[in-house]
Amino acid sequence: MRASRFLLATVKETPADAVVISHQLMLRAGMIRKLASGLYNWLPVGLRVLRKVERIVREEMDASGAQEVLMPVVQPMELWDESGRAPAYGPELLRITDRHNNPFCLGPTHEEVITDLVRNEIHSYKQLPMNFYQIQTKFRDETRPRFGVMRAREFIMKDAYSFHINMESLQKTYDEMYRTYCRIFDRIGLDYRPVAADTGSIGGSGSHEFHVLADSGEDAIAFSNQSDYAANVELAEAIAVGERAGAKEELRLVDTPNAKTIAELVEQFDIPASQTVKTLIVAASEDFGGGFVALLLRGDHELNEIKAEKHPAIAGPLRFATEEEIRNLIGAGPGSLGPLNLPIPFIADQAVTLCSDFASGANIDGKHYFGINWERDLAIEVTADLRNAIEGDPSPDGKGSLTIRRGIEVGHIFQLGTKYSQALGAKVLDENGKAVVMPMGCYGIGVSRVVAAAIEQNYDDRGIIWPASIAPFDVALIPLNLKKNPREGELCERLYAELTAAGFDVLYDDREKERLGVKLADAELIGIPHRLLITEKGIDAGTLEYKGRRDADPTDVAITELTTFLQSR
RNA sequence: CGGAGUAUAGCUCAGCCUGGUAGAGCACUACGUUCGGGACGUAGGGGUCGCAGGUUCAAAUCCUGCUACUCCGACCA
Repeated sequence: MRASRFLLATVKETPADAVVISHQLMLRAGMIRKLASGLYNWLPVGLRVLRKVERIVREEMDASGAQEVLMPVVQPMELWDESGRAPAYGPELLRITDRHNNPFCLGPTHEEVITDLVRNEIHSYKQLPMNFYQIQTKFRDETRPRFGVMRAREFIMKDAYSFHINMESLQKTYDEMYRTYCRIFDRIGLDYRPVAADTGSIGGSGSHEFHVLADSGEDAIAFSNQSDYAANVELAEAIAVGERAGAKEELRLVDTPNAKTIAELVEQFDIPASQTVKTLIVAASEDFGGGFVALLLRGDHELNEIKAEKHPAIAGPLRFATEEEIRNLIGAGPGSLGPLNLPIPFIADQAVTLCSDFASGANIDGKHYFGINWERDLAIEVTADLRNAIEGDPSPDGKGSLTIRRGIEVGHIFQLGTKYSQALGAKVLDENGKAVVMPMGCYGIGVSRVVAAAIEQNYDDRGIIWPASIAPFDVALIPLNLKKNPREGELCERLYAELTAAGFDVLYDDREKERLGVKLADAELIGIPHRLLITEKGIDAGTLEYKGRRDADPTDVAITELTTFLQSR
């Protein structure tokens, strides 16, 4: 590609509304431009990267035996009524009507469509298993799009759906997809981890997420320091260890007029946060008789809302009581709640049951109890794992302790089971001629998100540093001064042809109006892995100047050796 | 959806408090000089000041409403 005929839309200034580095650099490098909130144009530089990611995904999916299909973005609501998923998806599902006033939606995912296709096309167990995938545009009307293409409303996803005669077959394909995902992210060159995950709204049993490790990630992941254990913090079991210490203090009621939060209590009364207990009031489930239930957590722990929602006594979706409801129920405000003399039932996080001599609200405004002890002062009712695992917790597999790191979710694989095939009646005949509902798996990769995630992991103060496999160009070919030194142009033309013939994607910066500094800065900003600088001096010496994107200093390479030199890199 | 903020040239922003001819830097066009790390000079082009009302002799500026966008929280590839 000649730079003079290519939209190299680089900008010097960091755009004002970009917060994360990948968003800033994608805008600065001229990869994307915003059209509206969560909607982006992909410019030539960006699209080149996107296509390279797609190619790797496609090659590995094909190699795994999956078959590529392409389904429409627009889907009839009829199918969503049939699966019963429309209400659960809510306003994130963008609904539209056609000119005949028939309801459609923009597909946020394609379980319904593929299941409909398969129920019409596959009738025998002999055809199974089959795995179909597509790389296609998805639309989710996110409440808060952010971070550029990292969380856009319209995005590119690779989604795959497998169909099976039984669970063993599903497990086999699931394992194959797990390995395929590892190969894909290895080839792209990302530092990633597969982690055990919650199955979320799609439903089903087994599930792993693939996370690219980056401080800007929106997910927290717990790793064991002594085993392979890795799980999303949403899912990671929080283990309480140790014995409860004996009571040393007397129970006493203390005036705490200015302590409405754990932080204030800790500061004003010099109590460690781990010896305080906070009390959250949430709606109870219908099965539990409705009303409200209190959740007890150690002051230094955080409620895990997913775990809470799964508890049979707690209503899902989780709903916190309003301040007014709390007052009516307890007669005190949210800053003064505690388990002692609490008129509603409570569920104590496991760690809370190990506390002794702890402080908590007295259910009287402006007062706390200090020196509370279980058994002596009140009985433990129900206990559960309600909190997020934190750094230093024992690993749930019993080996080592947990460290917490941030991750960007770029892939997710699920064993769906028969959730959709059952709802849509996707069955085949087995060897006994009996109709069997097909268990399904589904496997997603956020292709456009991978592009952003790769940047989050690979950049410096000059710009992007692409992994070689997905760089928009392999080589930047830069003459020092085309106008003054025509010999540089002649050599560039020759090398451009030679390298292109050897299979390299070359950006030949033949712009006459730009000075050297601009060209070097552009090549670095858009992250081209290899840079060649052609000078008159070098031509006389039979060399050119090479610099890898991560190199500190350039090295001279013989012009005649260039292709072999680059091939060895 | 709750809270906060922003909206002036393609981009980054000043001007608004205290109403009176719409500005800078970058980018763009032309010419000249320069050119091994985002050059310099001269001359240009480019704005219904987000939209709609109101107050006023006069509104980018004050008031009201709306819209869009961004950020912080609950959801997901």
